[in-house]
Formats: sequence, structure tokens, C-alpha cells
Amino acid sequence: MATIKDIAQEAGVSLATVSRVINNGPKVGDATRKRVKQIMLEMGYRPNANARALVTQRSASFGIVLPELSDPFFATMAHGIESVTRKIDVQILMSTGSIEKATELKAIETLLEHRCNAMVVHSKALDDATLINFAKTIPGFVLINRYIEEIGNRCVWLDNIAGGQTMARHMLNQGHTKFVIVSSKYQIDDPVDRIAGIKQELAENGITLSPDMIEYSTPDQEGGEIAMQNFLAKGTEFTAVLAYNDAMASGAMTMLQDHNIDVPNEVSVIGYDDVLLAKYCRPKLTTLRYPIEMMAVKATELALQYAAGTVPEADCTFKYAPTIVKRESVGKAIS
Amino acid sequence: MATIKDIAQEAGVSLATVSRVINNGPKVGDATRKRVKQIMLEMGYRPNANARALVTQRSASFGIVLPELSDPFFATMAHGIESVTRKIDVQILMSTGSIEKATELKAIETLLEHRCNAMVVHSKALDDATLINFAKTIPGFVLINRYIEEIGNRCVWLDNIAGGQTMARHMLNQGHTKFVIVSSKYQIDDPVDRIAGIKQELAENGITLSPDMIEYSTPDQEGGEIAMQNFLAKGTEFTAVLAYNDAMASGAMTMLQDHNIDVPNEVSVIGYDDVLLAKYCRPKLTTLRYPIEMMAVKATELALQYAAGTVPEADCTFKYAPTIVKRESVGKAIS
DNA sequence: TTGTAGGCGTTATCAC
DNA sequence: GTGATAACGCCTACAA
Repeated sequence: MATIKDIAQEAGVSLATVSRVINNGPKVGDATRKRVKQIMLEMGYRPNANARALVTQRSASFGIVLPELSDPFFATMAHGIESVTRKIDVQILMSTGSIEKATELKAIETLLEHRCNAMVVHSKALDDATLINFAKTIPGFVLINRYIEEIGNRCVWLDNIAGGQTMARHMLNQGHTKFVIVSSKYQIDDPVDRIAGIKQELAENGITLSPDMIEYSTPDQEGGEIAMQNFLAKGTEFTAVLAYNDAMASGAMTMLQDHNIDVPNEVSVIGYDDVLLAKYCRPKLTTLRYPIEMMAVKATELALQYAAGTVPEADCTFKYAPTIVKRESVGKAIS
Repeated sequence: MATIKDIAQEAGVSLATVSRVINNGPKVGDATRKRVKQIMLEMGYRPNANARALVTQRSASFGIVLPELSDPFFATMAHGIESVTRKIDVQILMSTGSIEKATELKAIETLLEHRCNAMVVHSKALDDATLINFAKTIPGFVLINRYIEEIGNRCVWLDNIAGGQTMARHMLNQGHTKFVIVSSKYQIDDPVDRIAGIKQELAENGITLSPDMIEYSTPDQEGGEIAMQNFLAKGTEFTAVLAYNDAMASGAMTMLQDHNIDVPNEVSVIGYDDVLLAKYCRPKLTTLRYPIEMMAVKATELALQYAAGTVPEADCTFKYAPTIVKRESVGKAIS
């Protein structure tokens, strides 16, 4: 592959001149510039990103670490990130850390080896201290979907407590009083916070939730089915189910329907996330919109800013609140 | 950030020795090795991937170019790729080229600038010649979802003609005779081939499809709705609809249901791809399984092999055929 | 406006 | 076993 040297030789100029042409440097004669460009084209010259990153001390790639791509939620997140990096001609270097401490750590370190100075990371397993430490040494380090007070200005996150409250309130407004929660068995912050929010809102309305009104399962369609099956088997009485996410909500609905329980006429179901399937399942799912794409965009811009040394206003915060999307799975409580 | 030089100084050895330790080189004293490792740990040393790539002449990252991530189909593809690169500690460098010639080209070139020597690319807009040329200069260049004869051993693709035949045959077997196709308005190979396959199969059964039995629209839920709306508006008679993909099928079903036409009792619908939503929509979608994840894995392994110089058997081919997944959206034709 | 030279962090080829 | 030292391809003062 042709190098800058080859071009220089062919054009009869020095390396420096070619370099200037490549980088649209200021002081190059018009004729020279044109000729060099021509030759670069002919020889199919392609700058070596590695060499450039080495000397420049900064990579042209933007790091992202997320659990996995097959989940539409994360795919959407990646899409948000990509939508901004694309505009500024920056490549995405992707690392996956499947919600495991070791993998997440490794994911970040790999990005570091590539000298990414801007990255948005989704980490649930790593402890605060580790993350804080990274934030202090990596200029453009930004966390998404997590809040750590000490580095609050580098966190783009969703208020899950508010989310839980909103879900509960919506059901309350429809007259529901018998609640059941279909939650995730992975006890990261998210499910914990959401349940806290729900309980809080219910408590304010004089309702307490006994532990057996919560079933924990894998946060997917199947998990939702199983959780609902358990409630049904236990003979639990309820008219409102609050799910950890849309997939679980969908699974719960399926199971309900299999038992000839009508949604939303007999039982109401609400999801969380508002991913694609919420629109596709029948009845269409009423859910909370997790503005993940918007948040991803914000996080990316933030990371880029920090990396560029542009520090945002002092202790600004990037907290988002989920909003309700009313579709068809929630109805008035049967009186 | 600490460099190999810092380590050497601190440990009182030469650069060469440190380098050997890092790469588990052969001739290093046990004591020295241990001491150096200790110091690397203490100083938080991290090899510089760029420097390494520069001198080594090969990148530790695997390139992938795809249209976009928000589409679950491509997210699944990316997931397949990631599942193999993860095992061998290789990072993914992602480029998006939104089915446009210029963008696709740029996506590949960027990867090249990073000196990726293995990549799997999904390109629909670039012409054969360009792709063939890349295949000849890039060791580990592999195409996915596209077949070009000249570089057939670097193509991992799905037989869409067979797919079309399979769809049609399945409907035929249920006794259907009145067909309608909901296709994509983007005239890349895929829809064209599928329609060809369908027509072929129908022809063998004495059925010809007039052009107005095909509606073209955007290949998503909304496009499916619009296409179906058009058929309904035209008063077209049919009992079987063959969709370009699951999203369109789902849209068509929704529109049918909105008009109180029962699926599958009055009209049968079949999709293509078998993405997540096929399981979520109601009735559950009968569709063709596009083994994209498996194919992505294959493509990745292939790219890695080629990049390593291991040439697979001479003119091997990597053609996949979609298989039918029977769910609930197809029924016997009403007699 | 153009050229020279030093260095970015590694690996690899020699010597010792 | 270990240590110099020359690349790798590029950028960037500093000279000319």
C-alpha cells in the first residue's frame, strides 16, 4: 500500500509537502497541491490511521462498550451513537462486556489500548470506584444508563424511580388496586429502582405490596411468560401487571391470553422501554418510553466535548425521565 | 500513559526485554520476567494498539460494514460477528454505509485506513467490479448477503430465489391460488430474486401473476400497511399475501385486521426473515427463517481464515437456503 | 512555499 | 538471556 513517501517521490516533493496536502495544511502552492492530489489518487493512497494515531496521540475512533447487540434496546443505543459519529467521520470501535465485571473491565481496557479518548460505556457490573477512576484518567469518558454522584457530569441516565412511579400512577388512575410486578432476576440498579418507585407511589395511595406480588425472572419474553405462569399457579389476584420491560410484558400477555384472560378488559399490562415490539404485539403495549436513542446521542456529544477539552457547564446533570406511551394494553379496572 | 520505555527504565532492563515479556517471547529469565510483569502492573501499562499495528502491519481489529444498527436484522448479524471476534480478542471496527454507493465505499475505505485485514461487508449499492477489486487487494475480504460469481468463495449468501419458491409452495400446499405480493420499493437484488422465485413456482403450477398483484413500498411496518391498503382500495382479490419481510407482513396483517379480515381464516400471510417480531405479533407470523446469525458467524470465520492465509478448499461455496417456520398466520385456502 | 529531521510506541534483527 | 538499533507511516517544529 502506497505511503506518503511513495507519493512524495513520485511527485518530486518532500514528505512534509505531501503531509500538508493531505491535512489541508496552509502553506502549499496551488499547483503543487493539485499535482500531489492527482498522484495520490492514481496511486490509491490511503492514510494509515494507525501511524496517524500514534504520532497524533489520539485515535480517530470512538469507543463504545455495551452488553450485546442482539438486544434491540442496545442496538438502538448503538444507532444513536453512530448517528453522531458518522457526521464527523469517526469510526466506532466496539467492545462487548456482557454485564460481567471481568468482561466489562476488559472491554474498557481494550478501548484504552487503542487510545480512544472518547467513549461511552454502559457498565452495570463494575463498581463505582473503578469507573470513577477511569473517568479521571480518560478525557472523554461518559457513562450511559448509570449515575454515580462523584462523576455526575459524565453520566447520562434515566430516572428509574420516577419511571416506577409513573407506571404505578397510570394504573392507579385507571382505578387499579391489585398490583403485581414482573421483574428481572438480575439485581442491577434498574429493577431495584423501578420497584422502589412503584412501591413509593403505591404507598402514597395506601397500598402496600407484599413480596409474593413480585416474580423475578429473565428479562425477556420467556421470563415474562414464566413469571405470569407463577402468578397464575399461585392463584394470585390482580388486575394490573407492571413489567420490567416490554419483552417481559409481552410474555406476560401471551400467558394471560393462553389462559383466556382478556387484556386489557380483565387485566391491564404495562411495559417499559418502548422498543419495537411494543408496537407489534397485540394488543399494542402501553409502556414507558425510554429515550435511549436521544440519550445515546447526548452521551456521545458529551464524550466528544470532554475529549476536546470543552468542559460543559460546571455541575450540569443529564437525567432523563421516561414518559408514558398509551396504547391498548391498559384499561379501566373492573369494578 | 506509561510506555514500554518507562517500564524498561523502571525495571532496569532494555526495551527488547520488556517487549519479549509482553509478547511471551521465548528467551527471558524467569526472575526478569516476573519483575517486569510486576512493574507493568504497578505502572498500569497498556500496550499501544496503534504502535503495534503500525510496526506489525496488521490491525487487531475486525472490520464490519452494514447499513445500520437499528434494524434488528443487522443487529443480529453484528451479534453473530461479535460472537466469534470476542473469543479471539479482536475488536470490532464498525462502519455504516446506508445502502448508498458513496457511503458504502467510504465505509470500506475507512476500514482500510485502519488497515483491517479482515472484514465482512454488507454492500448492496456498490457494483460488482468495485467489490471484486477490493476482494483482490484485501486478504480477508468477505461479502455477506451478496453473491458475485468471480469471488464466489468470498460470498456468504442466501438463495432468495429458493426462498421465493418456498414461500409460494407453502401457500400452494394450503390450496391458495390467489396471490398478492407486498414487496420492497428498493430494487436491490433481494426483492427481485424473491419475486422471481415466487413467479417461477407459481408458473409451474399454472398461475401467472399480473403486475398489479404486486405493491412496492418501504420495507417496514408502515410500508406493509400502505401496500395492503392499496390492494384493498383497488379491490384486489386474494387469499394469500407474500411479504418481503416480517415487518411488512406485520403491517399488512394489521391493515387486514383493521378491515375486519381475519388472518389466517380469510387471508393467509407469510413473512421473511424470522426476526423477533414474528414471534411477538398476533397471530404469530409464519415466515421464512433467514439464518443471518449463522451466516454472519460463517462469514467472520471465513474472513479470519483468508486473512491468516489459510485458503479454504478451492471453489467452495457458502450458499444458504431459508427454511419455513410455521406459526399461525397461514391457513388453508377458503374453498 | 518547501524541505529536514526528530519522534510517536512497538516489534524484530542483529550482535554480545 | 539480554541489549542496541532500525524500521513502521506519519506529523510538526524549525530551517531554508
